[in-house]
Amino acid sequence: MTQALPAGNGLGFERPLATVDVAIFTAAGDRLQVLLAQRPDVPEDPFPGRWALPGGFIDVQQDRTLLHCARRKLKEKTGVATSYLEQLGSWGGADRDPRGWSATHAYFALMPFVSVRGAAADAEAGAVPTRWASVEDALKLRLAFDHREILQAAVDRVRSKVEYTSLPAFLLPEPFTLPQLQHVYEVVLGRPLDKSAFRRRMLDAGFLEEAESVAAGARVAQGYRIADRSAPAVFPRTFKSAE
Amino acid sequence: MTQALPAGNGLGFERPLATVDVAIFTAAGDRLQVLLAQRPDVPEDPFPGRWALPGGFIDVQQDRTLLHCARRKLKEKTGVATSYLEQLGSWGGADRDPRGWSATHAYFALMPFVSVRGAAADAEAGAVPTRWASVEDALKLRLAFDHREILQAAVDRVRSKVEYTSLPAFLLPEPFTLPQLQHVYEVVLGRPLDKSAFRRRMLDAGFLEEAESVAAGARVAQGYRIADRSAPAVFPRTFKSAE
DNA sequence: TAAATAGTGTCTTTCAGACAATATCTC
DNA sequence: GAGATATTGTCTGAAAGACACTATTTA
Repeated sequence: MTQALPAGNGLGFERPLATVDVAIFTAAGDRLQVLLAQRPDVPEDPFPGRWALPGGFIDVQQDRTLLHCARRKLKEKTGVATSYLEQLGSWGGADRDPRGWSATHAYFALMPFVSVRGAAADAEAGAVPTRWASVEDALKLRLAFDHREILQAAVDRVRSKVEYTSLPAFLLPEPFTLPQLQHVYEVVLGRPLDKSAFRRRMLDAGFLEEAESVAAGARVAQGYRIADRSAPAVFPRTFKSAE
Repeated sequence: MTQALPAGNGLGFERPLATVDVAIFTAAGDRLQVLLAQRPDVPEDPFPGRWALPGGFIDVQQDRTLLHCARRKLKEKTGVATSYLEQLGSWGGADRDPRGWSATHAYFALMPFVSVRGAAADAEAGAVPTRWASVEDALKLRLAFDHREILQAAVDRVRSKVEYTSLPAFLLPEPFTLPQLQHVYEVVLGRPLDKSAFRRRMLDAGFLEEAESVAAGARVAQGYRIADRSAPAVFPRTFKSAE
C-alpha cells in the first residue's frame, strides 16, 4: 500500500497463481487413507508423473467461491458431493511452484470409503489417475509441490480434532455401530480406547441418533446416524488429558 | 483440470487478485481491541473512506511467502515486528471485491498495547490512518469488503482458543502478574474466572517463567514472562466444561 | 492499622480410565 | 448352548469450580 500503484488502485500488482488442493481422507483396511492424483506425465508439467493431492487452478468463470471450487474438485475426483469439508489453511510463496509465485488454498474432506476406480469411470475421459494410499505410505512418497507439508498439516489437524470431536463419524457409511465408530477412532489415533468410556462419551455428546440395527460382526448392534452433519460435536475434554 | 489449457500447463487461467489481511488484537481499557485502517478516500478505491482490516496485495517481488507478507503488513501498521501471528483462513470469491475475483489470506496477531499514532509517525509519509477500536464497535461498523465476516471469524477463533490455551499472555507487556493475566482472560471471555482455579491452571501448565516483581495495584506481585513464545500452551481441559 | 489486593487450602463436582459383570446374537 | 461381541456398572483419579482463609503491601 506504500508503493506507487498504477491507476492508483493496486491492480498493477503482478498476480500470483491461485489454486485449491484437497486432502480427501477415508478409513479402509484399518488405516487412514488419503486420495492421491497423478500429475500428467508431460514435460510442460512442473512435477510430471508425481503423485499429488487432488487440486488445481481456481476457475474464475466457473467457481463462485473458494468453497465451491473445493467442492468441485472433490466431486470430480470421487463423485461424492456431500462429505465433511473444512478449510485447512493456505500455502504460498515464490518457490513452491516453478511456474511462478503461487498460493494454494488447502481443504480437507472426510468421507466413507468408495472405490475410486468406479468414480473415475464416472468422470470424463481423460481424467487423471487417482488412488487411495495409507497416510503413512503417502507421506513417504515424494509428492509434487509442497504437498507433503500440506498433507502432514491435514493429518495433524485431523488427529488433533479427533481427540475432542466427533469427526471420525464422517469417515463411516451410515448407519454405523458404536464398535465400528470406536474402531475408526482407534485407527486414526493409533491407540486403543476403553470401550465403556468411549460409549459414554459418544452417547452423552448427543450427536448420534438411533437408526436401524446393523449386523456387523458376531452379532447385530444398534445402528446410529449423525444427527447434524453440518458440524462435528465437540467433547468437553480430550481423550487423554494426562500424559 | 478437465478443460483445454493453453500451453497445456494451466497458465492460461485468469488469475484472481491476491491479498493478505491481518486482524491485529490487543487489550486496552478493559476491552479486546482490533486495529483498523482507513481505505483511501479516492473514487478509484472500491470502498473509499471505509474502515478495514490492515492488509493489501501480495507483492511477489518483495514477499517471499504469505507469512512474510503478513509480517510486513503488521510491521508497517504497528511498528511491531515480534508478536503472536497465526493464520486464520482464506476468503475468496467473485463478489467480494468489485475489481474482480479475489482471494485474501487472513491472519490474526496478538500484541501488547502500543499507541498507534506513534507507530504511524514512524511510517513513511502517506501512510493510511489507523486506530484501535473495541471489537464490539468494530463489528458494528460497515467495514470494507467482507472484513466484518473475517473479523468475526478471528474473534471467534481467539475466544475459542482462550478457553484452552495461554493465548491471552501474548496481549500483555512483560513482565506481567497473574492477576493482570486473569484480567485479560476475563476481558476476552467476557465472564469472571475463579482466582484459585486460574492460578493453579496457569502455574501447572508450565509456560510461565518467573521475572522481577511488578507494582501493579495496591501492592506488588510476582512478575512472569512467557517461557516459549513460539507457541501457546494448551491446557488439558476448557475453562468451563459444564454448561 | 485499615483497606485492598496477592496468594493458599480444601471440599465438591465432573468426567475419563480401568476393569469386571451381564446381555444378546450367530453358529 | 458355546463363543464372541455388544452393552452396562462401579470404582478410582485428575483437574476444574466454589469459597473461605491467610499474607503482604500501600496509604
